[in-house]
Amino acid sequence: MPTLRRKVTSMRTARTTARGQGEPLTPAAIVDAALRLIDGGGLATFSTRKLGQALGVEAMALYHHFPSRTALLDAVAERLITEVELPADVSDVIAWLRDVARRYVAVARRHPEAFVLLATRRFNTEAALRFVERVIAVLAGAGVRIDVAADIFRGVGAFANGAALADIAVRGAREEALVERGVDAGRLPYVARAGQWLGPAHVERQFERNLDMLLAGVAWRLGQPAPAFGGRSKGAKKGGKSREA
Amino acid sequence: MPTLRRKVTSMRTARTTARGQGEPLTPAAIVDAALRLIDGGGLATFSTRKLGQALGVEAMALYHHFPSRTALLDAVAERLITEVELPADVSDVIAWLRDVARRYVAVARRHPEAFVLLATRRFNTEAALRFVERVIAVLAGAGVRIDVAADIFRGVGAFANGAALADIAVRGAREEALVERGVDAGRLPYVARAGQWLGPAHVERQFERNLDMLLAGVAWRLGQPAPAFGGRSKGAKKGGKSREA
DNA sequence: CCCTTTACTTTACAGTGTAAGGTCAATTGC
DNA sequence: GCAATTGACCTTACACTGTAAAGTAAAGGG
Repeated sequence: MPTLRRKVTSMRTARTTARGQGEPLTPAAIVDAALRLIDGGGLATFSTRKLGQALGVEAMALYHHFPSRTALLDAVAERLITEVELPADVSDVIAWLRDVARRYVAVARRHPEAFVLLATRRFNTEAALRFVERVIAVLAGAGVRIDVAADIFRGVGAFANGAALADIAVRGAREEALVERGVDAGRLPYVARAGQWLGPAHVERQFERNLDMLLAGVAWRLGQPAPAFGGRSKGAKKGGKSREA
Repeated sequence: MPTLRRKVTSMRTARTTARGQGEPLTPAAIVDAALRLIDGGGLATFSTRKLGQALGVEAMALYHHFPSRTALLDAVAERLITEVELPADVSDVIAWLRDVARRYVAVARRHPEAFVLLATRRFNTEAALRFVERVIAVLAGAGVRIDVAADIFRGVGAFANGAALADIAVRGAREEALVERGVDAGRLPYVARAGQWLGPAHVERQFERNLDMLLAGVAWRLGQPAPAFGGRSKGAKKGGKSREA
C-alpha cells in the first residue's frame, strides 16, 4: 500500500484538498465527509459532486466505493446508529432503555439535517441490525420474552424517533415565536395560549416526561414496580402482576 | 410541442389531459394531482414536469399558483393533515386521543410515500395549526391545564409520528423476511428470533399496545383511572387526585 | 380601443445522478 | 523482466431536475 498514490511530478497531481496527501479514498472517509457536508449545508443541497469536491476527487470516484447515492446515504444512516453507544450498566432495564432513548435523540440533535435518513429507513442494514440485536439481547437478558421485547423495542423506538423529529423541527424553525404575527390570537386561541409550551424551550422536558410515562407502562408490563415519574427509579413496591414476561 | 391545448376553436383551449375541459388550474387541484402522483410513483420520482403533464399543463404553470416546489409539497402536507378528521365524541379524552392517533396513523398507511412530508415538517402552517388548535381545545375542554395539554400533544404526537414511520418502513420493505439470508442466525441470534415479531404482521398490534401504555400514563397524569390495557376504555369515574390538571 | 391582469407557455440555465468508457500506476503471473 | 490484469480515479455524455426571465393569448375594465 503506497503512501504516495500517484506520483506528484506527473500531471495526475496529488489530492491537496481537505484530506491527507495521497492516501486513497475509503468508504469510511467518504461517509464521514458526507455527514459533515450534510451537517453543514443541509441534506437538500447535498450532492455527489460537492462531496467529491470536499474530498478532492471527481464525483464519479465515489461510485467506485458505493453503487449509488442512495447507498451512500444508507451508509450515512449506518454511521449515525453506530454513534449511539449503549450504556454498559444493564442492571435496571427501564433505566437502561431510558438512557438508550436519550442517546438516540442526542444523535438527532447533533445531526439534525442527517437524522431524517435514520428515521425514514428501515433498520435492516448491518449496523442497524447490530443495534437491534443488542437491545433485544439486553431485554432478553432481563428475562423478557422475545415477542414482548420486540413490542417494547417498537414502542420506545417509535417514540424516540418521533420525539427526535419533533425536536429537530421545533429547534430548526427560525424562532418565529409560533404566535405567527398575532394571526391566531383570534382564530386560534388555544394555539396562542399553548404556543410557548410548544416551543423549543420545553421539548426536552416534554421528551423526558413522556418517555417516563411510556417506560412506566413498560415497567408495568414487565411486572416491575413502576419507577417514580419524572426521575430516576426509586424502587417502589410490587405493582401489577406480570402477565407474560 | 404544443399538443393542441392552444386555441382549438376560439376559446382558451381545452386541457384535454386528465382534467375537466377548460376550467383553470386551482391550487387544490394541483395538490390533489401531486398527492396522487406521489402515492403512485413515490416521492423520489416526483417532479414538477410530471405533475404539469398530469394536469395537461407545462411545468412552469405551477409557479403561477405556488412559489416553489417546496411550497407545493408544504401544501401536500397540509392536505394530509386535513385528511385526519377528529372524532366528535369528546366525552372520554383518553379514548378520543386514541382515536386521533389511530386516524393519524391511518393517513400514513394510506399515503406511505407522502407521509414523510408531514412527519418532517413543523406544524406551523394553516391547517396544521387548526389541527393543533382543536386537539388542545378538546384537552382544555376536559379541564386539562394548557401546559399539560401541550405536553400530551407532544407525547402522543411524537409516538404517533414514529409509529407511522415504522409502519411505513416495515410494510414498505419487500418482504425479505428480515432473516436476511440466514446471515444473522449465527451472529445475530436475538434478531433472528425476534425477526418475525418485528415484521409487518405485528406492527398494528404493537402500535395499539404501546399507544395504550402511553395513554395510561396520560390518564394517570390527568388524575383519571387508568383505562384497561389492550382494549377500549371502559369509562370509570372521577378517580385519583389531580396534581396539575 | 387600449391597458392591465390572469393564466399559461417558451426558452434557457445551472445543477443533478449516473452510464460508459478511458487512463495510468501498482500488482500479479509467468 | 515483461505482459496482463486490476484498482482507483477521471472524462465525457445524457437525461432530467427546479426555476428565472420573458413571451403570448384571452378576459375584463376604463
